[in-house]
Amino acid sequence: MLIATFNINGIKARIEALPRWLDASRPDVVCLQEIKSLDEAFPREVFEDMGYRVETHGQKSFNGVAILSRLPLEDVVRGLPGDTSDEQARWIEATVMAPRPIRVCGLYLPNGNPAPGPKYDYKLAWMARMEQRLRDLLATEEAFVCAGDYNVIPQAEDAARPELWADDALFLPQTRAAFRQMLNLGLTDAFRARVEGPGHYSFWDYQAGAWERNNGIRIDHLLLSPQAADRLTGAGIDKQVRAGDKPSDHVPVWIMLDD
DNA sequence: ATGTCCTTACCTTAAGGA
Repeated sequence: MLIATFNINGIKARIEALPRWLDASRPDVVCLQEIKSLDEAFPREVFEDMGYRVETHGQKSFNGVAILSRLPLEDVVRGLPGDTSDEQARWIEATVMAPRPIRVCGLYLPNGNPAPGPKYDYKLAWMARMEQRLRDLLATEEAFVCAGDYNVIPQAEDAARPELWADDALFLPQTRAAFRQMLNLGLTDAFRARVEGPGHYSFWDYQAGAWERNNGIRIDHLLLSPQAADRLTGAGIDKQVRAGDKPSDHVPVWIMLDD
């Protein structure tokens, strides 16, 4: 089973590039971030006609996440549990009904810039809330994957020019510590379980010729529960998508799991 | 570290977010 995450930076702007990638890669499940659309405005028919079920958790203008799946989805949860006052659409979960079901969480973790400040406080609070959700999921001892835009550069090797990010909310020690704390619950960074070394990125800024200079960062991740990690057979980044027509600033990151 | 892109509100342009 092929599961991917893709921050599309607006469904309207990506209405050609996203189907093009789906046709080429044929993932079974895709977690989308930054759909920037209300649920009722999401062009679900485009993807249903391609054989996908569509579950969205959107909001106007900003944020918004979705899960596309060729397999049936059950028990959809919208919104990260733990704070009913949080109105930002950044989390969606569903169980993919394969022969061995797997819980899939799609997330768009807050950017947090500028740091310090209220936006960074929100990021750290959101990460603490996500950690609690991970603890609850781990307690079920079932297979799950948390796939999305984490807005976290885990290590210096995950940035082409780490010195540029020293004061950025994506790379501050507190950010990286909160991410590490999630891993240390017993989760696996799927990409790093399969690929070692520098030079692997999932985001290149539109500005300052970042793509042409390969000035990228790896911030889109799939974290696996132990039961999911047992089934991991491959992981990769679809870098070539960034060179296509009208690309997102992110590219898809994927894992292959035993069915 | 700003050479861009996306969205909305409201228009032939600007602001906010990333």
